[in-house]
Amino acid sequence: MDEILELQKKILPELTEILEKRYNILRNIYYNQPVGRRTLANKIGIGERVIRTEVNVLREQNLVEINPLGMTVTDEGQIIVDKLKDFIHSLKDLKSLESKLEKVLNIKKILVVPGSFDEDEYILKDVGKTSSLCIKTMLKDNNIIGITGGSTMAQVANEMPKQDIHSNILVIPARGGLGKNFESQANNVAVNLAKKLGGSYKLLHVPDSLDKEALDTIIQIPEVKELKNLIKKIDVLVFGLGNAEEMANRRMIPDDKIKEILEKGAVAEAFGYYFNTKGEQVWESSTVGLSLDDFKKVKNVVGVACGKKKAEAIIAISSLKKDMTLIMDEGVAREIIEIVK
Amino acid sequence: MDEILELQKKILPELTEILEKRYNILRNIYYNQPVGRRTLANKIGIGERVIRTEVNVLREQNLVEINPLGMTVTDEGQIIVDKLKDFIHSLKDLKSLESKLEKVLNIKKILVVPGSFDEDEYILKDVGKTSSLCIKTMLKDNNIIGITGGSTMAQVANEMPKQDIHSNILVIPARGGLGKNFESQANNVAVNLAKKLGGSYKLLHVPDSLDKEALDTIIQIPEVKELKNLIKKIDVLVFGLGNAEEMANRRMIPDDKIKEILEKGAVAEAFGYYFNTKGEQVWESSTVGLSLDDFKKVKNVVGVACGKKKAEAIIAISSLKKDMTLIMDEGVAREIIEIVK
DNA sequence: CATATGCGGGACATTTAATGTCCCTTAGAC
DNA sequence: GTCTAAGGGACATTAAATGTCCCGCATATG
Repeated sequence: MDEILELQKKILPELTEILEKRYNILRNIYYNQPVGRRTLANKIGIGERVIRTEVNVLREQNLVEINPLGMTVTDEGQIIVDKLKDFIHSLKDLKSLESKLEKVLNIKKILVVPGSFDEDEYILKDVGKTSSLCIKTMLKDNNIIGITGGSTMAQVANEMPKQDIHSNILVIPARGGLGKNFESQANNVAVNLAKKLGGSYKLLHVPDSLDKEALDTIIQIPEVKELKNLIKKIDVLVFGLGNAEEMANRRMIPDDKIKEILEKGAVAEAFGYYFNTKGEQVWESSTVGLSLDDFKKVKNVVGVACGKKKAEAIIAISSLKKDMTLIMDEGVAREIIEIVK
Repeated sequence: MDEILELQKKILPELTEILEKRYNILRNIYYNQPVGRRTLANKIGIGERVIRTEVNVLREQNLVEINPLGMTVTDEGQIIVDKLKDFIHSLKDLKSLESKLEKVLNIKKILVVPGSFDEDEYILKDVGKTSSLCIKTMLKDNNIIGITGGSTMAQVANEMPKQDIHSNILVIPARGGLGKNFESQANNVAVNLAKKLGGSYKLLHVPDSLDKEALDTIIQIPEVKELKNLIKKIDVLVFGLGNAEEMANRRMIPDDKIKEILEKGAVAEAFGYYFNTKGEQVWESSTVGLSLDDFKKVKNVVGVACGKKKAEAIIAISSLKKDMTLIMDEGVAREIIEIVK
């Protein structure tokens, strides 16, 4: 198959470009349907008339339908969208990009999802889907899944296909701390993921930015103690990678503290820890949950990141643990290659 | 692989068209190199400027080279041309066309070569190549190959790769009769084919249109007798299909005789026999060689035809023998489908 | 029920790419 | 030397893609 793609790209160099453009439109209709030309054009960032021209082709192929409510992807179109992702993956030769990154970052397994999150926010959904499928392959009966918060993790849970192949799955948040947005809190993500997998969940209600005394008190609560023990038994850990500055702001850390952390060279955040470019811990948020030592002992670890601003964070965290899977979008993947070069 | 092609054709319906156009240009350069734009444009039947636009792409892809002598296909381009034939075959879904014909004509095996001979004379070379490869798979040590004359058969011999995998191959003309063009006489074809296969040959020197007395005399010649015996032992028979009227003219049969044959409904000619639409013999040219009974007893039979005017001939001859392989170009294949419909 | 919003589609100007046409210089062939 | 056919440049012409605007219509909202 690879050979055929090479052949096609040789004789028809424009292939990738056209296909990606058309796929992009189809996918964006799918994620926004029913949607009008103008709305779509603004979203994708191409001319309205271009949409019309391309959509005409897609309609003739019975991939989209047009009605007064807006454009909709047909059943056939949905199947195509799904298959097309993998195809574009091959076409863009992302396999070699993956291996290159595995080598550069010295990480066991890297998955790159076609498209750039910075150009198309819906790439997040694709990354979520890919991640969810990756996690599913790791799962066994009676496993404990630990997951963190963030919009990326929310999508991972959201895109997980609803089916309970495995019995007695337990989903727990990997670490305390809430964040502003309820939807993407670790607790909420854990609940959603558990529902999708037909498993159970336990939650951890610990606010951000506690002082030492409050923390000591909270740790004494039986439910918290139970969860601390469960966290040490996590079989599959799924965590989101964060840009240090952005995460510090979001966690409502005081400004002078943020300044201090950044001066220490923090570029990455993950499960409440802050790291510099070399992957050295420079600060830890005061909450309960997965420790850095725990992290290194977990067998199945999946890190997910989306967007070019996460490039440095990915580089930093990749030196923490060799034996994990990192999933990211094509945009940040290429950005990383640029940086390390 | 099939699924991927379907996918591509769905999302990019123009694919086949563009690819075929470009392939056509590349192939025609290959068969005529070094060649100029104008010459090529006349040959293919498209605008000179179109050639230039397309060739620019091909040159950027390092598939053709341009120098003051004309355009040439690079080494890489040659490989591409070769692979592309099969690819276009899949792309056009000629497999299903083949099965359809096998069913309609009730023939064991049919091979369709992409492209129409009536639009591009160089398709004959492709048909020749496909035929030669097909024959090669049938061959075993010590086999006797019988072959007829005609421009198609000449190409079959010409396109046979020069290598002697099998030992002690003997090539003989299947039937007497010379025709106007020396190059494509059965004798000459047999010699060329034998050379390509590293085998030996024996020839049959019998003119066209003999009267009975002359024929009786000739049959007494020891060499002719020997060949008649060898013909009965043919392992692999390769023959060209002819349009009855055209062949009759070419064999210099008297006009009144031609008229008679055609009035009997003759549409097809093969190894000196003339058949009506139903495959019934209506006339036999007076010469020595393979008889119709011999034909039906040969184990491996390959019939080759090129061009839409052979459509009826193919239909007629397909009812002669179920167990054979027919090779033709796409143009006549589709013509046949039209006729039987 | 009236209003506002966003939809598809038509129409037309504009831009861009593809194509048609012609001529020039040059390198082999005879 | 002459002639032919080559590639390449230049420019007009055509076709396609795109930008821009407006219209009538359905639906949601108040």
